[in-house]
Amino acid sequence: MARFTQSESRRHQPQPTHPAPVSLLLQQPLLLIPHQHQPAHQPVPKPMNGPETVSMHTDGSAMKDQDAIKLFIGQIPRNLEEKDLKPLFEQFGKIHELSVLKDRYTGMHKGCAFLTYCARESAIKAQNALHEQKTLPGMTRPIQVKPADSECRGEDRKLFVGMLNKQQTEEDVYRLFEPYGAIEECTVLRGPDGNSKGCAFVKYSTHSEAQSAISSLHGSQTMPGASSSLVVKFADTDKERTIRRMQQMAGQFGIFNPSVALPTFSSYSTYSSYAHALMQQQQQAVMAVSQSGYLAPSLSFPSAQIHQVGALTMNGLPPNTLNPVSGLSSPPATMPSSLPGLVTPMMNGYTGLAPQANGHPLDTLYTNGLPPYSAQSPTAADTLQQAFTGVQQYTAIYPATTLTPIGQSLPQLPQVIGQQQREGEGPEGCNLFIYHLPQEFGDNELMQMFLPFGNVISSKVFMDRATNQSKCFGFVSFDNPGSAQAAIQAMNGFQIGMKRLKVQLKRPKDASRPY
DNA sequence: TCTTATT
Repeated sequence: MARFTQSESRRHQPQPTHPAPVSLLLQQPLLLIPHQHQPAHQPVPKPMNGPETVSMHTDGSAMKDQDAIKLFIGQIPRNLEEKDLKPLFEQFGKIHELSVLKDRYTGMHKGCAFLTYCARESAIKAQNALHEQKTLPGMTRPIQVKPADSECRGEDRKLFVGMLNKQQTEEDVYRLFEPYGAIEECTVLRGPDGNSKGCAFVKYSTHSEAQSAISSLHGSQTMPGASSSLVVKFADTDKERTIRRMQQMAGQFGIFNPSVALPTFSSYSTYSSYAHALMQQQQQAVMAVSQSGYLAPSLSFPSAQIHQVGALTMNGLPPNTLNPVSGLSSPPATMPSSLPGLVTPMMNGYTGLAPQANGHPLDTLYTNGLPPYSAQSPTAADTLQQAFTGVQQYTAIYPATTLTPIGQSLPQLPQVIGQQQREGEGPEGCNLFIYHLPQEFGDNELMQMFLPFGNVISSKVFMDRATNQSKCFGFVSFDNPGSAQAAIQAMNGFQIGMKRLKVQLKRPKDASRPY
């Protein structure tokens, strides 16, 4: 097979005396897949299906081994579809199913696929032969062929290794970690130029091996040229990564730090990457709307784009005045379009459900009236992200610190229930004190940031009377203690630029003014 | 100093 000339040759190379490419060392890379000792029944060959379109069942769905392994295939050029990939993988055995991952709404090729062979053995062969062994045309990294996450989640045995020296290779890291257990995967992180970023991932076959490596290696030595001693810890989970990215973005774009954000915002590069980041974060929402025909998908760059994205974000936020719990569950009939491209339908999208008093508040947010693209019950990270986008939109729309009252330019935005504007009006346990707010935050920004956690009945940033500047602290009141707790949980310590928010219950009045 | 993706 012409495509495989390179991997053919490497496949038949003798094993190196010294562990060179790590993937070659992994003699039994699939060791950890639980093996069910059931006799592998021979698949009965069936005639091939017609032309493959989305995913293929070449042998009929029932005809795979009980212990078959689903493989994740990564680094696939986006122009290759199932039918193009099939020949590459067929040489290792009959394919039970092969499906390229596509974005749910845009149909966009995600550059990866799932592959299940009829026979477990085929998967092992394919992984040994292909994983990291060949780079598909147009890709900068070699193809990935390994068990899908669904087969065996490895989060609890995967380590992040930091403070390596940039000259250290996979092999060096492998040797360092080898004494503590069987290493399944070992990757040094590299930038686009191929230079090491001074950190790595090491996946052991068990949690206890990983733990043992941490105990023995963390802080044990300082690599030449490294600024501090070796870091060995469990790698971030997906959720942690999401949060980290949001924080990085906040820092990078200086969203919460006007002295950085405002001067650079007008520069093309910052502006464009900011828009890009927003796009990424909001892509689903944008696409969901545009596909349903409410918004033409043309986003003319640059100014219209950022405004549209901002507008959509705005709509995507939970209008907490429509809270079923408080008996106001009907969505608004109209959404005034004061911005070009602003559309109504997203409004029905989110209906803020107040956290239940008994369960886990964050898990019960937004479980009602959800748009199809966020059907699962969101997690704390989702809620955090929600809060984050709520903050972002203001900087997108009002980059010049104008602090235009949101109700004036976007009249249908979430309104404060009961029209109370005084701070500390909620019942005890419902009022929050927030410190380390960004200087440019006003009442509305504050409210927006806390809306995802429940019904905000008031939000107040304290201003210095003399200078009319924010004192960087304020109060938010919810209509129930569960929301307040959820907000503390998610937002206390939330990093904004160089500062972390302090979010705690407001002291009761009598406690603050004892007499 | 936390990857390029995981239905």
